[in-house]
Amino acid sequence: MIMASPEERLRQMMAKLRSEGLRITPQRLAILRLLAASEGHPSIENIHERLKVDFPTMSIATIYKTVNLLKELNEVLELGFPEGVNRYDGSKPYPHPHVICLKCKKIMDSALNSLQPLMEAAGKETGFLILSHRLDFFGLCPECQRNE
Amino acid sequence: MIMASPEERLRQMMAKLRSEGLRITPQRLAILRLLAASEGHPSIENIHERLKVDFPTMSIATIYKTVNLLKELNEVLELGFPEGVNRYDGSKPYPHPHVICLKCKKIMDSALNSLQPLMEAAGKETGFLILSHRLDFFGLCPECQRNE
DNA sequence: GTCCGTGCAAATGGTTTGCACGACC
DNA sequence: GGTCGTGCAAACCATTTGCACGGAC
Repeated sequence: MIMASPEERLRQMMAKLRSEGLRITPQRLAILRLLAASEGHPSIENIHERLKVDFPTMSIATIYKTVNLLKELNEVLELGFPEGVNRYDGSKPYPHPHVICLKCKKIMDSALNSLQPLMEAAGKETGFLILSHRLDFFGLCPECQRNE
Repeated sequence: MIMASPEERLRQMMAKLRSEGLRITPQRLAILRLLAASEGHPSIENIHERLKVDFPTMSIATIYKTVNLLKELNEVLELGFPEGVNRYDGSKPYPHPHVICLKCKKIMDSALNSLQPLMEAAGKETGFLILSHRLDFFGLCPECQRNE
């Protein structure tokens, strides 16, 4: 799977919205821009903070609605966490492994892509029709290891 | 990793509680019994339903407290789901892959155990010290495939 | 002009917490 | 008898929803 540039991802997201007959408002465009880069796998709150500079009245509900819209269109990957805050990846909106720092909550992509055989093995073993997956590694990032 | 029998797991859990100076009340014993088998990876609500027969006044808060206690003692594995209800596995309280039916929410263990090399690769690739992991496969179980 | 999107506020729901009574050691 | 566990109810908090106004097309 090729990693698209943020500009490319932004174009793809806008095209998807247009093809669905959905409007591209200034607020939505700003959210798309942030998600197309997805630096640090932002949370809703984080997106809100960063956009309040340019859109002081923007409601957090708008961000929730737009992000959920993109999730349904498969243009953003949601990383949900039951004990905390969900994080989003719009640059690679398909399942892929992540490493997550237990201390500072940093999230990084992993380039491992040897999951295909595991998916097939799990399907064969259990009789399930496997459609998707999620793989997270938890630990300490290099910085937090130093500051232990 | 050897799969312990429910009886064996129950003994291990009770020993752990005792070694921590914690009390084994009738309520706790009943919860331990259910978790030691963990048939179907029960939810808190599910445990509550099943124990209300024998303990009509048992509070759901008690179940939450006991299960969280066991989680901190590493005697139960929590499968948290941001959009729903957490599920628990006391029979194999260490990370292992699961297959999850998107339709009926059935959860089954997978016997795949080739994750060790992936963990090491992810650590080497990202510089993280990997301490734990979680791997879920999502799809349709055999029954739900038939009733599509 | 019509319909969709936004923003505000209230609702939601699984989980957690505070507290007083009761039970285990 | 002192401490820990239980049960009830209230609190929590990220997320969702209802609704009326305003902006996109």
